[in-house]
Amino acid sequence: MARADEDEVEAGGDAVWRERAIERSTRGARERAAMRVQQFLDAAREIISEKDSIEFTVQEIVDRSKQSLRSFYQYFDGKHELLLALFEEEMADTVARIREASADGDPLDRLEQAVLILYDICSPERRSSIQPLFFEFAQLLLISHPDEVSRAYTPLFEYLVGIVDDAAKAGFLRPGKPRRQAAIVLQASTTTAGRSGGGTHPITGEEMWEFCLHAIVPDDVAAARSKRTSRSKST
Amino acid sequence: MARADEDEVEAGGDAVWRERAIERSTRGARERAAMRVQQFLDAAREIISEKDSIEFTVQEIVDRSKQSLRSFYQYFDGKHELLLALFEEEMADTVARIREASADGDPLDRLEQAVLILYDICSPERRSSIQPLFFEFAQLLLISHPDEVSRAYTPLFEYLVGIVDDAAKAGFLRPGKPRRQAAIVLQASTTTAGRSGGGTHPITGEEMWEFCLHAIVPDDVAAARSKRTSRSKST
DNA sequence: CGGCGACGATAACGTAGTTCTCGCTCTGCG
DNA sequence: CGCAGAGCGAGAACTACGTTATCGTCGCCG
Repeated sequence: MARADEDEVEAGGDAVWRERAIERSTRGARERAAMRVQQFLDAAREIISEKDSIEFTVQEIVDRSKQSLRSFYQYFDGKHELLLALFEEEMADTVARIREASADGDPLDRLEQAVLILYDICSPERRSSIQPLFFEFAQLLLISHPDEVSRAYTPLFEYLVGIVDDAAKAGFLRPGKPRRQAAIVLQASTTTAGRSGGGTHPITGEEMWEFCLHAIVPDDVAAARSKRTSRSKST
Repeated sequence: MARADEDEVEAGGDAVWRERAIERSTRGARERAAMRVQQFLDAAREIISEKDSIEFTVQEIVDRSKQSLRSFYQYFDGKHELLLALFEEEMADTVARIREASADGDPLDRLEQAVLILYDICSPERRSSIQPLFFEFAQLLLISHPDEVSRAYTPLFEYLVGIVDDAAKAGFLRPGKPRRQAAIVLQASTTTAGRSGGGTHPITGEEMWEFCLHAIVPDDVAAARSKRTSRSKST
């Protein structure tokens, strides 16, 4: 985390020690700065958790973090940057969580876990996760800052690509481009649910997974899988 | 459109003429009110078209419509109600458009047209339609006013259910509940695209359709369809 | 120890949504 | 035809929020 921009050295090697000197002289400040940024982020997370809403004000963040507006705008270009930072943190956590949950099993098992978790996180109703609405609010950011959000999705996307690649290598998939298939599964899994008309209850994660499964694997593979679920879930 | 609430008559039949009398006496005012509302809506649509953005102010609407703020808040509970009204109008247009485009062909052809149009409308990039961003902004409304938006989706949903029902009757679909399948196809088709990481270009409507197709129909049906596309598109 | 950069508190500004006030007009009705 | 009252137009005012600027202070480094 510290010393992240040392590689900006371009020409002379003498720039190295100069950078290092500057680095050492400003290390304390940088650490303090990082701590302050983190305090802002933590305060924001707390408030979002408490209100179960992202409709907070910058002022609330500032009050909670025992800092000042001045500092806030010194570290963030504005509210949207704070949100983006939160979203990236949350994305890292999410990827880690999915990694963990989808560690074992064949590629389709792993993909299933990923889809279930993702869809669950994006559902407005579910409260299984602690911060359920970062993805919900990602929809907002996606409109105002599409590029940044897309970039933030990259690690998750690449992880899914890895799984789908494995599935393709194992011959589970219909012929096609794995990256495209991963992209479309990701897209489908991260839709805020609860769309369709009145009486219908929202689509569940399991339904979404069934949908994606059949979309990307041939019938015989899917049939073999669903038959297997009757028995235990060994290796 | 006029005389929509006559059916509130409950007890005596004599309420009919009274209602009718009141109706006639207030018809003029009601027509004027309807016209004013429509002027607001038209102005909003114009401005949204021009700016290609839904970031307009109430004041702009008022100026354009040659009316006053006072009137605006007399007819709408706030900006969100205007947006909701616009969205419902747009939804009606969209359903009509999809109805037209998906009139002919077997149920899967019709569903394909519906998905392509829907996905196209929801894509931020496409400019094929005149008002491309009502669905984009529906995502926003979906978070702040989920119930109303869900209700607004109902006619579209029911139309899709009709198509999917036909497909089920024709034996094209995997066994399952048509309403659920329609709901999930709708949900997938109305996601704002452009999610996945950096270099990847967004999912196209055709890709989305292929995805949905395989998700709901068995392989042999899909194979028969894709073979058929080589030839012409007769009945 | 002196300067300097960072920080905290707070006021101020711009914008947007919403409400209020006032005066006029136009409709409905006797 | 004339009156009463509701509805409406114009615009100011109010509120909330994001953002920026000012100024005094404190701590660190030389």
